Amino acid sequence: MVRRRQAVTIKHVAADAGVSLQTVSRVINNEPNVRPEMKERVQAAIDKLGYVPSIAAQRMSGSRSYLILAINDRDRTIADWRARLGTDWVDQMLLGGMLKCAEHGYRMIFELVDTHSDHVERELLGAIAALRPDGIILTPPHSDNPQIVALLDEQEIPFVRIGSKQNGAGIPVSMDDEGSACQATGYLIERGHKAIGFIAGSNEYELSGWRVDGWRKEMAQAGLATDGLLAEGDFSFASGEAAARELLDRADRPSAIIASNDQMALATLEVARSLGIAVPQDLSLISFDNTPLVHFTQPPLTAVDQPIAATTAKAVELIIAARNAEPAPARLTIVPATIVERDSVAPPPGHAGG
Amino acid sequence: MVRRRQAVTIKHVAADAGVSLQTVSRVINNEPNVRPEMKERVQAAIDKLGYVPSIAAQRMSGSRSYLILAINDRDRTIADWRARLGTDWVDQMLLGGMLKCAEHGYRMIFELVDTHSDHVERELLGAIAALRPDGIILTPPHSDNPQIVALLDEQEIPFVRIGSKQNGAGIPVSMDDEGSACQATGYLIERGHKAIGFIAGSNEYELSGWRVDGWRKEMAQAGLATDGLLAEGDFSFASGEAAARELLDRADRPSAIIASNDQMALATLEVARSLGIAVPQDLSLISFDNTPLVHFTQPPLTAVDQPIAATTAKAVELIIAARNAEPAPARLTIVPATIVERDSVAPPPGHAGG
DNA sequence: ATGAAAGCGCTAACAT
DNA sequence: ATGTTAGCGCTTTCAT
Repeated sequence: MVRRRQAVTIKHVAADAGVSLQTVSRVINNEPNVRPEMKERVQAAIDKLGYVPSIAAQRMSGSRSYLILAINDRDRTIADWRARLGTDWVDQMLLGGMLKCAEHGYRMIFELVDTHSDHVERELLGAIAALRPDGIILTPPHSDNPQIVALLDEQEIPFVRIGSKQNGAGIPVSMDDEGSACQATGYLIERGHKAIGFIAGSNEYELSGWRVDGWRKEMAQAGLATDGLLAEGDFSFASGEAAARELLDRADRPSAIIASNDQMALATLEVARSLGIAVPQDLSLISFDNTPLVHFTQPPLTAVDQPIAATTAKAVELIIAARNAEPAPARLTIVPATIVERDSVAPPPGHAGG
Repeated sequence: MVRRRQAVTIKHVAADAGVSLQTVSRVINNEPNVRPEMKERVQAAIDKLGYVPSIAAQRMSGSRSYLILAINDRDRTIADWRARLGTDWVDQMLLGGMLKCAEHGYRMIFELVDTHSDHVERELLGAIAALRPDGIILTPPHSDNPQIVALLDEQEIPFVRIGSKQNGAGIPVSMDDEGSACQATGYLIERGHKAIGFIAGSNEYELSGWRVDGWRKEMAQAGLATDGLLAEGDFSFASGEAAARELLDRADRPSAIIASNDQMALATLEVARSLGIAVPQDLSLISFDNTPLVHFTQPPLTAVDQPIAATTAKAVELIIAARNAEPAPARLTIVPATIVERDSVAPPPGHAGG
């Protein structure tokens, strides 16, 4: 591979291979109407010169930019970064998104946008104008922001709405909140639990409801009652404490609790400790999200993994498919979640055959 | 702000303001030779139309790309992401780098490159050819990779080497490992400790040595001996366990230990617990890096914060300065670190006035 | 102080 | 199956 100061362009390749620019372009883009023999010759020149097309030039000529924009909420993301509590949502997005992009010769650019601000439009249009991305990935709470959705629709840029089940413009992709709540509930039922409490998340997030639904559905299917077993939280540690106390202070307290996120599970663990309730011997606990903190609790928490990486990878695939003029899936895409077993679940006290 | 399907270009602005393209360009780039009156008129048109220059076009015409590439080691980064243990190096880089970039109208693109592979060159040149970034940020272990450094030097792209103190091409920026080791040591001395053990990190990283140096220097300055107080680790939990055991098994065991990273501090905590040594009553502990896990230990760890965000922000500043033809700093840039106080430090046992 | 022309590297559209 | 032409949006000359 010859290295030069002056970047090697399509011209150099064309000259070296003794063909026209267009032929080189066709080879780069895997277009038809090139004889294998030609293709080989051009490819040889490309390899020899170490040629890589400039995405700026590709963009300019009306082709793709090979850029996919992943947009997160600014305030929330920065707050998480500063808190340094190990929230790895962004990391998991990069893991799933960047690697999938790389497979297809794309690049993922991560952006922060202020949902609540009145200049969302300006911010977003600015990013789009500057970068001209081939697609955009929206995450909550942007995914259901009507202003943003309308704007992207109008711009005719393929976009995926992660964590949304709403219809409308864009391609919704969701993690299986309801299904995994069913799974978690079933997992406890299998082990002999009958009184399974559930701590719900904030109503502001639709997924809170989906998780409750899954629990309710699975309990109903097993013929188990849910009265007095639902406590409301808002995803914060403090709300988790209050909810856990509500459930555990009762004489007929549940033998297991599912918390809608890790923070509230952590809070539940604290409350249990303060009440002298041993986990998992006296109380089984399953949390949602499987963020890093589940490794550091005593005991480590069995948790429903939120498949952020897989979901982001799926989003990238859908965008690239859309760019290739393939039709979007007719129905909502749901990415399955799994339970990661650790040490916070045991059969209920007094259960035979632990 | 008028919104259009067709992106608004410099032409639209020029037409709207009744000036030439060139004048608009001058206004965008803050160039001289534009009357205030003209400038104002053009700016009004820009605002009215919501115009944002296309970076692809800017790049094409030989100007900047407004892109800064931050490169991390592929294997290590992916391993951290998959482990989900809350390592937030990447997040902190984004926090510092993205926000600083945004201040200057730049964008940061995060890339993974395989240090060890024999096709580092191809990978890097590929990224450079595709993106034509205005600058590159290298992190360990890339920062001291001679192949990479030579290559970037040849390409004449401004680049910063984070975590390197070596001379040579590129701009080195380092966190204050030695100074902060001094600080941590002094912090313990002030509280009455005299026998302060130190667990070193892997020799493969230069910063391991710097941290040891700081400890040694501060101990010497206080007239304290260090014999038998240094144990070697390699940043892993297992190595931390062995090192801690080495230090704590002795009859005249230290009353305080500084561990070169959080994992080894965590290991030290475990060893202390297993030996019935209470932290901080019987043993004070300070760790390095201040990654998220320090929040989750019992007790939470007092730690030397590794200022990744500040360092990355500094790197961005230096690159932009270089692009503006400002001279690089004559000497190594060192970003100061601070100690974050939590609950793992107390006066040594039997010390008056705790 | 302003404008006009040329060209950056590539691809779409149009020849051949 | 291959080549030629025009043009993407911008900045750099080079006029004026």
